[in-house]
Amino acid sequence: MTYSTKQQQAVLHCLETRREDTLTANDLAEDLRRSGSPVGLATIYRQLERLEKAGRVHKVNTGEGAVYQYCPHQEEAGCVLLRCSGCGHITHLNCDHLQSLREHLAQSHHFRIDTCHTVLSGLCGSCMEQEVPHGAH
Amino acid sequence: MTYSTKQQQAVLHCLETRREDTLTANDLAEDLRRSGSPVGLATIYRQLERLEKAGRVHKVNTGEGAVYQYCPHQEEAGCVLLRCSGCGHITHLNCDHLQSLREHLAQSHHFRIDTCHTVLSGLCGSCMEQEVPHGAH
DNA sequence: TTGCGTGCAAAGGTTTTGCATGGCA
DNA sequence: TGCCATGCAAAACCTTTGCACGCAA
Repeated sequence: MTYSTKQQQAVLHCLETRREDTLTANDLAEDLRRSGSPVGLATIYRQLERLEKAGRVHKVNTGEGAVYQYCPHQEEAGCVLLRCSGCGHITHLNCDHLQSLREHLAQSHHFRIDTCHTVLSGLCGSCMEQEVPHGAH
Repeated sequence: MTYSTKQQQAVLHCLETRREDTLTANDLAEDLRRSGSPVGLATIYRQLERLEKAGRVHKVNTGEGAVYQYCPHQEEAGCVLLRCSGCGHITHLNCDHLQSLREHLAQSHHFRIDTCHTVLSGLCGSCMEQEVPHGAH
């Protein structure tokens, strides 16, 4: 895949730069607008679809739309997201715990597994501290 | 939680009866309509939210909206979905492969994990057979 | 010139919300 | 009677699609 257009390069660059974050399509649109090279939302979605197919980004469905993240290693076993339901922050983890699960399931269910996404929802440390005491809910 | 209304009972009963399946809110609406006790979609969503909070059903986000499934065991370690991108069929697996992952992450990230959902996308056996040969895409 | 990527706007689908109604305590 | 769940319709939201335009080969 060659990135011939400015928009293609801009989207990929933004994902690369913020590789520690999980971004929504809207996040990308805002980032790009702020950086002076605005890209239409439709184009962003089209590029993300393309990049995902090429194995360059991960796409994970959360309750409020999908989040995307740069994926430097195509051979990654599985993508794990730690999502705090308090502050909404999402931490992406590179994790090989799922490799055995994948292999096991592929065999026992005669299934070709293309993507493997785990979303863990809960409360992060700081949100736990701020949580209202029991009984006050 | 008491299920005082007919609609509440109907939704839960439908989920219990089809506990092997993963159902969308629309699936539930159709089932209930067919069975002679139609329930409005808004009510179904409201009940599902309630049931999920009570730990009676699992909610998992796929690319095309959420799917729900009856959850008899609240202590379940993790919910694993095997989704065929060919025919759209979803298989739900009860799986304890993820218990160690949960414990590991909870500790290392100081995180209280409430739900754990894994979605594996790929191609099931029959769809693999029907797949067009390479190059014909 | 031709083809492909782009942007805008509209459509599509899912989920949520407002508000009047109705049933149960 | 009063409260809460319901249903309908509208809104909100994310994502996809149609179509005309523009850039690059």
